[in-house]
Amino acid sequence: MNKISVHQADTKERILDAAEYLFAMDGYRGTSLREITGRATVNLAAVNYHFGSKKILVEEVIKRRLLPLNNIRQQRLEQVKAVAQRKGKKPDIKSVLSAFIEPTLKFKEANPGAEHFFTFIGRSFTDPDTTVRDVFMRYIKPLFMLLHETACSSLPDHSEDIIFWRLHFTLGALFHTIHLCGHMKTEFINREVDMDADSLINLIVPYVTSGMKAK
Amino acid sequence: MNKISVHQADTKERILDAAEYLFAMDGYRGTSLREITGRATVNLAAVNYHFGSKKILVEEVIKRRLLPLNNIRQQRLEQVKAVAQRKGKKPDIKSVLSAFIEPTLKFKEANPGAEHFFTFIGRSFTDPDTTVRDVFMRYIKPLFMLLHETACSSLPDHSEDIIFWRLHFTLGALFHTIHLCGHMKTEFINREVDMDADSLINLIVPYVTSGMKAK
DNA sequence: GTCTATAGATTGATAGAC
DNA sequence: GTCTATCAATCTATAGAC
Repeated sequence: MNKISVHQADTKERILDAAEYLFAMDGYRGTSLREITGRATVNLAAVNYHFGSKKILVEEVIKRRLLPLNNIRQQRLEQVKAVAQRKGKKPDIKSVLSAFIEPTLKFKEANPGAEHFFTFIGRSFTDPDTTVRDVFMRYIKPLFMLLHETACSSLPDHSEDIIFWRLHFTLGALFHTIHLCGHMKTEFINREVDMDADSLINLIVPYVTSGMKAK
Repeated sequence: MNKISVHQADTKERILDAAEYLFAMDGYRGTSLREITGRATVNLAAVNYHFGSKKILVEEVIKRRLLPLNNIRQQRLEQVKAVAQRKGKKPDIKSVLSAFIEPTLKFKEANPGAEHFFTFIGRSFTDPDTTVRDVFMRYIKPLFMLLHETACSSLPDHSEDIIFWRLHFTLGALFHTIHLCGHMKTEFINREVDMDADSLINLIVPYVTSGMKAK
């Protein structure tokens, strides 16, 4: 690796890190290129030189973390399916939900530097900017379909429609929780919201499992 | 009422309606005063004349709908408490959750013109702008505390901490659902998401009731 | 590849005539 | 109360020297 490409990789990485942090804190629209390049200590023109536009930058920020995370969640879901099939049973709904939730909530601890992306995820679904929503949606949709399919085979007594909605309630609870941990420390004081991933998992999994099984 | 104040009320109301719609669609930061006054067919200077600033405008947009809604939810919650006390029983958790959820999901149908505020609510908690988040937080916090207190008396075998978290999972599911109904029509096609309030209530209440009771 | 300088557009807010 | 006109600040993006 020569000197130039080392420098480039370093600059791109620093821009991605700074953008990730600022997008998580202030949102896509609330963050200017000047703030990003200022935080990354690179020149203002560097974003457009290395990425082409702010729009492409945010797509790269999302892709960098979401592709690996989605790979893990997909593997876990397919593993749950395979184990159930080998035993000739239907998959346990708790295992199905855990396969999606655990990697998500552990992602922060597993990836040093990804703390802020975690916060960004929590806002993704409701971001006022269609660019951000569309990119997130594009990457999460195939995974949601796999999750839906697996949950349906796990709960054959419930209709696909009901499972569709209950999975969305589950995603809502999960994303709200993720956002809560990143932003609410000052707003709901007298209450510990800075928990480790395992404690959070132990709180949310029984709730959503019970919700999915209802009736 | 003289002619001037009629005109003023009309102008203010038209600005509030236009701002509510646009904030719901594109977010607070994504909406300019020019778009608002253009949609309201009033002069650009009217916002600053009648409200003073964009910040105060969004606060008024939120207050106009949220104060009446909170009054209803508070009455319903206190009614559930009073009935239980009269019978010497603890309140049923399903009634407690319904007291909060039903007025929220029926608000759209009960208030002509409030459809878009409904969408705005769904984004409130995660809005990247602190102005919006702070205003929402300020108005929802006392109600959340009442909800928490009532839920705790309903579920004496669960710790206050667990109930705190489970109520947040419930709020997450609720807000996500509200947002879904306003924005996802094109993004999750082949699936009906434009439901009436009663159908939605019948979907979400069993889920969150079961989740709250888990273990 | 990195820098300065700036174009070109848009923003929130205001001053002053009517 | 409503209007036009405009200020001052900010933004994304780019052109061109080094």
